[in-house]
Amino acid sequence: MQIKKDEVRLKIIEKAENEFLEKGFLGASLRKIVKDAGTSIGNFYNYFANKEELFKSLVEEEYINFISFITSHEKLESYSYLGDIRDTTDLLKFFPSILDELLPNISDSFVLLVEGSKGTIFENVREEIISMLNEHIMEHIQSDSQGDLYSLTPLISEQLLDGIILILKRYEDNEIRKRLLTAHIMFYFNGFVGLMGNN
Amino acid sequence: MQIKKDEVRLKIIEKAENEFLEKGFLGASLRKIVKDAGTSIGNFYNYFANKEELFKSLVEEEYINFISFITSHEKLESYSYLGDIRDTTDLLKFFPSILDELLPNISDSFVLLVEGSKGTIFENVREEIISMLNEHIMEHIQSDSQGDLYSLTPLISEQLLDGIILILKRYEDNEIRKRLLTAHIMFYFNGFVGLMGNN
Amino acid sequence: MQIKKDEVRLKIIEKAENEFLEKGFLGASLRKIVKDAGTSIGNFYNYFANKEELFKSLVEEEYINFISFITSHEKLESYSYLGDIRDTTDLLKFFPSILDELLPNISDSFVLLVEGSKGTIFENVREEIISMLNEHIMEHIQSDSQGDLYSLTPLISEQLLDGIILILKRYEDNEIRKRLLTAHIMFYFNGFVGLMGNN
Amino acid sequence: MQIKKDEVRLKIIEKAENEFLEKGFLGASLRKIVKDAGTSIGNFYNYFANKEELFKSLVEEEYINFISFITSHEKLESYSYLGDIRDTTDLLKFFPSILDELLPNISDSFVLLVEGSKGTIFENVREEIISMLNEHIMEHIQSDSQGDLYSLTPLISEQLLDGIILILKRYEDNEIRKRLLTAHIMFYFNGFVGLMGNN
DNA sequence: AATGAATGAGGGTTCATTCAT
DNA sequence: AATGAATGAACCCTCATTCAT
Repeated sequence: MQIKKDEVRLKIIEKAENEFLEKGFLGASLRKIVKDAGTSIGNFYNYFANKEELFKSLVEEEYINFISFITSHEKLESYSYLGDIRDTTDLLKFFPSILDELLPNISDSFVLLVEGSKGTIFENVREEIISMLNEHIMEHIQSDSQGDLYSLTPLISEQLLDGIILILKRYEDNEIRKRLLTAHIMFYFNGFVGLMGNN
Repeated sequence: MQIKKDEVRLKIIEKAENEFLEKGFLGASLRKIVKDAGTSIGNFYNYFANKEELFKSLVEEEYINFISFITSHEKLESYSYLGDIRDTTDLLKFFPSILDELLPNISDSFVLLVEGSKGTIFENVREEIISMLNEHIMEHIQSDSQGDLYSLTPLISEQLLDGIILILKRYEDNEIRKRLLTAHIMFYFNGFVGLMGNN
Repeated sequence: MQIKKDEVRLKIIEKAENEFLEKGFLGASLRKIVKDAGTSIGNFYNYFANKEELFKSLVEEEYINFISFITSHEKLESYSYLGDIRDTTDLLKFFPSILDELLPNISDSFVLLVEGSKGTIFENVREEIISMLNEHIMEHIQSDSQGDLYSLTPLISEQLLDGIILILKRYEDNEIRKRLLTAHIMFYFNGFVGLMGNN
Repeated sequence: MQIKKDEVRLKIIEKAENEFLEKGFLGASLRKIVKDAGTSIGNFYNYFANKEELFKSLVEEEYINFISFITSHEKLESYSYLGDIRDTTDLLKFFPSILDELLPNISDSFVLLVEGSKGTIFENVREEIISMLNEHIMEHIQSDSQGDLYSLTPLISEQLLDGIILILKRYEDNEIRKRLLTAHIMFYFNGFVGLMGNN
């Protein structure tokens, strides 16, 4: 809204992201943030109600986007052809299209949301995402009913998420991200298929 | 007198592990730990020189064991038949034997060592382990020289480690751990082979 | 606002000087200082980075002035007629002129610098001053080469300094200080000449 | 009494002297003392009631000896020939005899008594000694009634004491101490005479 | 909009001392 | 005689937050 007008606010947000990413919400120092942003501790409270509101402003939009993305795809995927695919070649075409949609909405602060939110109202987001992923995966292996896979899926979900976080953390460029995320998901799909075959 | 002493010491260690796992070394509160352990802040310093020594006592043995395990297997693996195997069936026999050896040495505080050591002398352990894993993996794919795999291996190494951590975090039973760790590694192996085939 | 700020800062400095003089740097209690100054421990850190910075702010200027005074007089004195004087009457005219120059730069916190700086970066200042004095004195007795005097000069230097400190501690008025310092130095000169004669 | 029998007590006293000399009574750490003495904090309290009693045991005998020495010489000196002497040669013979008597009673812990007793019941000893010295000196210059000398004598007394302390601190050997103390006192006598002549 | 003074709680740590064994 | 576990206060310092200007 006041995108260009309010330089101070943006500067604070920018520096806050660094600090939050580095130390997490609880470990981050407001003093350091405002100092890095070139303003004063007093002035900070003209822009944000408190530390948590600052965190929210970094993460909330991301959160909403992500949730809405997930819910909008829930039905879609349930009858998608994903369940029937065992040919990885098709998947390689499918995932990029999803990532194209997801990537603009998924950014650095997604990392924050998942990894640095302890101590805020978002501290359960990580678990929520994982259990959502879990449900999705469960649907696709329901028919196979192989006991071991069931116990693995929670771990796979968590790792799937961690991998996404990892890529976002280590690479900034969107093209690279897309390529790596695709590979990452493929990687999981292959491993998945392998496990099913070997069991 | 000895008995009483050990009781308190163990109680402190027990509660410290929880606190460190939950908040990390820097975030952990000594006052909370001693309170949970049912003793006083002053008494804490009769048992441990300082916060970091407490952390060390939780983690140091683990660290030494892990390092010595790795170094003792470095040469072994280099000429192992691992590099030639593309048949996952053989691997399923190979990994458990390694895990049998590794598991007794790898315990809960390995999680601490890798995830909660920021602010201590161990804060680089995570990176060290990853780069060690990296080197191992690199050796096995050297011949294939597929550009994309090279850029992936750092991520795979990191994820491989994170997965191990995850399993240790989520499951306490050693049998379950072994089974899941095997599956986990197989999972990565499959994904790996899949990627090589698809590239 | 500026006014209020300076008030508190000055109040802290004032009370700090008392506390530091009484207990030394290490023995001084920040809590007592801020309490005496009528403010809070938290607020203290809005004015000074830490305990040592507070000490520095009391003492640093003094230190710089003293050092620059010494170095600017080093060459001057080397060819001065001081070495040839054995008549105390002339000296009585010489010293006041030096003291006139020195006194404005030497104040209460010189005492702090020399006596209360243990535990700070200034803790060697006392020794430095003594060895400087030592060198000066040595120059003037070089020709006499009387063994006993050599072993005495370190003590004399130390006492010379202690006497200066003493006068500064016991008397506040600049005129009195000047008179006493002159007498003090004369006293040492006489004792010195006496020793040379008696040896 | 139990001079040889109780090694622990002596060890504690020995190490305590170092610590007290270095840090003063308040700054000294009981923990460090007992550790240096090779015993335990608990055992310390089997030998001494508390920190101050330890200090007392180091210093009390010294104090008593010194006081009794002073009082026993008070009358002696009042009619001594000291008051009439202006010839330093005679003094050089007089002082050693006094020092012979004083030195065996005056030792390292005299330094402690004067310089490190802040926080104990002895913290006024320094001032007491100075004022005693002051009275002695005053008697000898009474007749001269030169205003300036009166204002100087407190300083001279203080410096006289500081010089003694200094010599005791810097030199351990008794012969050297005696020689230096003689010179020191002579030094002051000369300076004194000089001041009287010049005023 | 901006400053930074002020607060009070909590951080890790050291202290002298007491007490049960 | 000896140990060291236990206590609680005090140490310096950092924190997020409030408020007057």
